[in-house]
Amino acid sequence: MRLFDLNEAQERAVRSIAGPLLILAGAGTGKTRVITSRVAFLIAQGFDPGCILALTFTNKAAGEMRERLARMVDKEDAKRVTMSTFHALCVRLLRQHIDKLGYKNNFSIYDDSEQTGLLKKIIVRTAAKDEKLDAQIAKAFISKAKNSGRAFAENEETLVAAVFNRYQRQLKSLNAVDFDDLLLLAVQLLKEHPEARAHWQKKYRQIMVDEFQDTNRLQLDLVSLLADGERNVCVVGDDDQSIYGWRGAEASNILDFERHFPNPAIVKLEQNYRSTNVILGAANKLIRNNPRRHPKNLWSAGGEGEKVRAVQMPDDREEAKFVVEEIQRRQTVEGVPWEEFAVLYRMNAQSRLLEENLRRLRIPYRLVGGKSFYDRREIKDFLAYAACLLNPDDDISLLRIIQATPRGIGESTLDRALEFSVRAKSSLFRALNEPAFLDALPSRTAGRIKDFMALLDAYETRAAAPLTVFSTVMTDLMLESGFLDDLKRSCATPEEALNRETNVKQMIESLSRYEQRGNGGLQGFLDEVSLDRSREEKEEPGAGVTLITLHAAKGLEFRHVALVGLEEGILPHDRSKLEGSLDEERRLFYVGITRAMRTLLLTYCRGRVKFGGAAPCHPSSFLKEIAGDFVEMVSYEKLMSAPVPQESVKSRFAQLRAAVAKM
DNA sequence: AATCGTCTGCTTTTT
DNA sequence: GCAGACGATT
Repeated sequence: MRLFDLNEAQERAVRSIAGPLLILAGAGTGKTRVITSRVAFLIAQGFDPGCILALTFTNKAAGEMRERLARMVDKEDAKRVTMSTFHALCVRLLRQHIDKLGYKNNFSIYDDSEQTGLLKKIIVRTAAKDEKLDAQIAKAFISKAKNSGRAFAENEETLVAAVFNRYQRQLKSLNAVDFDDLLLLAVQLLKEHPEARAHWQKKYRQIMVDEFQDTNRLQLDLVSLLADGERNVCVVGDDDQSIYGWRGAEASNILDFERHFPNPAIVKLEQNYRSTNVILGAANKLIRNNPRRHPKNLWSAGGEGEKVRAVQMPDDREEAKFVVEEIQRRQTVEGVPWEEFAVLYRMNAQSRLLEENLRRLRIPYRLVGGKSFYDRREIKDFLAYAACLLNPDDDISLLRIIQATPRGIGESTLDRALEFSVRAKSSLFRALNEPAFLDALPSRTAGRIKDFMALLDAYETRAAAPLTVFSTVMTDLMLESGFLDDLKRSCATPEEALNRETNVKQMIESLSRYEQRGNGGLQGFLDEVSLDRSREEKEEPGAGVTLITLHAAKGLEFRHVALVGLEEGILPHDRSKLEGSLDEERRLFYVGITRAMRTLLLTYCRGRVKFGGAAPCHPSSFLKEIAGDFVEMVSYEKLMSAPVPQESVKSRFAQLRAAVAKM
């Protein structure tokens, strides 16, 4: 019996359901299909859907998987399978059991900017006059330590180590955790509390992990702890697509899989359903240069295809112009919709010239990445209000909402309150309610604090009441606190005011929808928001040409891909040489190449504007590595002298012939 | 206390 | 070339 229309290797992966399984899934080899089929197979084999756990890195991936599964099995069964990101799973674990670690179950989750803000404060308090420490550096240090399993610094000889320990103590007293803590504390919980461990081990009897090459030490620990019974662990990944080493991902997790889970079944998926053989040939040729990898050779039944073109351009302006015109040409000649084109680059700064050219030719495009809706001031304020209602000890959020609206509580008062709270070892909220503190203030100021505290207290009570409709509570709070009025007042233009107000209303509507959807309450809503910044951001069809970084393009595919700036110093990036991560840069290029379904265009410049001034450029050393039969090198001069339309007519012909040949 | 101006220093950023 | 940070100026 053939299963769900799978190839032989895919089917072997799906049918292997006892003990550890390593699926090495090259780019475009139908990895998601295998995972979802395997879940369906497990259910068909009698496994309770509730005992199946599938872990991903992004909410998008989890969502896609859920959708596909819903089409394959009974809807109710599909709903009972846990498909979640690592972080979301950890939140679930911790909301239930974090009290065992000395936090309260209503803990706040701090995002990047709140984390940085807190660190800045701690650095100011900790550093001596002549000492300097950048909050970003401290953050990186702390994140690295946590991701390798260290919850504190053993000795405080360096400033950054002292800051680390203070930061961690401070978070705990704020009843708050950062992103890394979610993993760290979940692991700690399972390690130190056998009854909690037993509970979760019993719940999840079949565990699958997507993008395993991107897991870090903590994520591996988490999986090991959860699976440490029946050891039914299936990991899927591609060591050649490991591009997040700089964020703590350990490619060794997949390379040395058998060390962590002895005697695994191993399945390699090498048949690619995405690209032409020319594109795969170039990709294979490139990646062979990496040491230490599971050897793989991607192939496709989809024919040879057009050669990869590598084009030299005089400078970055010409490059952007050429790439955009090339897209327009193909769109016109072949009638390919805009959304089947993508331009990939190493760093966001490279998007500017491309955007300019696309706008010039009135070509629709979407820029992936950039600042999020959730980074807007008014949205952060709104979320801080919500966080305060649930966790009054969250000083950072409380400070934020006190300062969001001028209410006669100034900086010096807050400084004194903070100082008081530190001495009394209590939270800011408690200090502001403390008669011993209030009595020492001018009566006007004390009165204002009392008023605000009374307001908050009333709303906290409302929020804690059973059957509360949080969207109503928040609407009232936004009005009564004066937040909305002040938001309008503080805007420079009426348009801006309207815009910001609309944003807040959108949040309230979104909360209201969330409440109608389920019973996660305000806490659940906040969790979802902090763990999924792209939620509700619909991918509207007809959005146009995609501009995207190589990192963000992983997991996506486009019919026609242009990869720009293939120069030494950009790809590979200069910094990678210092850090010894040339292999990772090569993988990044590999990821870029394998996004292309039909055509791939590579460009590099002889010179470009760098940091304001002109700088000479040299072709990326990776270009030499793929040079050969798959790649056609085109010089700018040749391009200008040979009329382009001829070329396109010829390739159109070749395509038609290939299409006919297939039929 | 706020705002303007100059100095600096440059990736990638799933959660 | 441009954003973000910090410091001097009103």
